[in-house]
Amino acid sequence: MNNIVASIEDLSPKMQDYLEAISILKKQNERVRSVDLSTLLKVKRPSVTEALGVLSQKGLVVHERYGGVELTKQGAALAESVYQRHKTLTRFICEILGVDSKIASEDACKMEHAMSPKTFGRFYKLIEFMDKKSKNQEPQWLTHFKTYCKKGKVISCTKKR
Amino acid sequence: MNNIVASIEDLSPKMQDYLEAISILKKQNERVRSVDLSTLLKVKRPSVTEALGVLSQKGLVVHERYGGVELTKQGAALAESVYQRHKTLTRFICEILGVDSKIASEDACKMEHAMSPKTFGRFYKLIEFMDKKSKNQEPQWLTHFKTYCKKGKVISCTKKR
DNA sequence: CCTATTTGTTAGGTTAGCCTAACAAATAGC
DNA sequence: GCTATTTGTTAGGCTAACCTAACAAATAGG
Repeated sequence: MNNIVASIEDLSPKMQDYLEAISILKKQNERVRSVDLSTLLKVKRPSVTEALGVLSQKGLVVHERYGGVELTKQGAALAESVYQRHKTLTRFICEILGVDSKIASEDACKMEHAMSPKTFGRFYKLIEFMDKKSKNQEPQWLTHFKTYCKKGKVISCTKKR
Repeated sequence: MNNIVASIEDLSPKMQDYLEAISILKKQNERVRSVDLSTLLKVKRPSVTEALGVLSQKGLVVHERYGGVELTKQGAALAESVYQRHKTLTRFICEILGVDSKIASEDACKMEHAMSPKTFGRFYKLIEFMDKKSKNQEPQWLTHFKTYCKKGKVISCTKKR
C-alpha cells in the first residue's frame, strides 16, 4: 500500500536523507554501494538494505540483490530537490549565521525536515536576495552582525535614518 | 534507568514539547489538565498519560492519578529554556522572514529540535543584534528584503559601499 | 584458483511515540 | 443526590527506524 509518492512531502525525513545520500554518492562514485550509504548516513548495513527496500517499493530506486543502487527518474528529481533545500539552508547557516560549514551542513540536514514550504521559501528568497544585491561584497549589515557576534558590540549607524 | 536529565539535550524533542506545553498552560490556567495538553499538542489522551509518566519518572513533573500536573523546579527551568528557544526562532521566522505568526510558531517548534546549540546561539544573536541596533525602526536591509519578497525586485543601494 | 576479507541480506529484537477500545473516576447539571 | 458527560487510565497494538548476530555472496590478493 501507500507506495505512491506525489511529492517530497510524502516521504519521511529519513527516506529523503537516503535519497539525497544516494544522489551525492552517485556524483562522486558511479557505483553506489550499500556500505557507502551506511558510512555516510552513520547507520548499520541492515538499515540501508531495509531503507532501499522501501525506496524501491515506492519506485524511487532500482536495486537488485547484491547490485548497485540506481535512482529512477522520479527518485533523482526528488533527491535533487532535497539537495537544493539542503544547500540553501547550509548557505544560510554558514554565510549569514557564520557557523562553520560542517556544523552548518549537519544542522541544515535536520532543519530541512522541520519547516513548512512557506518558511523554506523565505530562506531561499533571503539567499537569492543576498546574491543579487551584492555580487561579491558582503552587505554592510552582515559585516556588522558578524562583528557583533565576535565582539558583542553594535556598530552604530553612520547615517541616522 | 536513564532517568537523570542533566540538560535539555537529554530530553527527546517530544518530551521537550510536553514540558513547554505544560508551562504555557500553567501561565493561562492554574490547573493543567491532561485533556488540555492533548488538545494543544494534538495527540490523544492516552499519549499524554504516557508522556506524563515518563516526565514524572525523570523528576520533571509531579502528577498524581486523576490530579493536575505540576512542574518541578527542574522541569520548570527546562520548560522555560525550551520556551525561550521557541520564542527566538518564532521571532526570526516571523519578523525577519516575514512568515505569518501561526506558521512561524509551528515551524519554530520543529526547528528548535533540529539544530546545534551553536546554530541556535547565532539565531539568538541575530535577534539580539536587531533589537539593539534598531529599537523601533526596521533596519533598511530588512525593508529591502521584504520588498524583494513581495515584488521580486532588488532595491539598489543608494550609497555605493 | 582458492582463501580471507568485505559487502549484502535475513531474522529477530528494541524503542519512542502514537493509536483505539474499554473502563474508571470525577465533574456538571438537573 | 443522582445521572450524563467529560476526563483520565489501562491494555493491547502499530509503525518507522534503528540495532545485533549470523549467514551468504562477491571481491581481492596472494
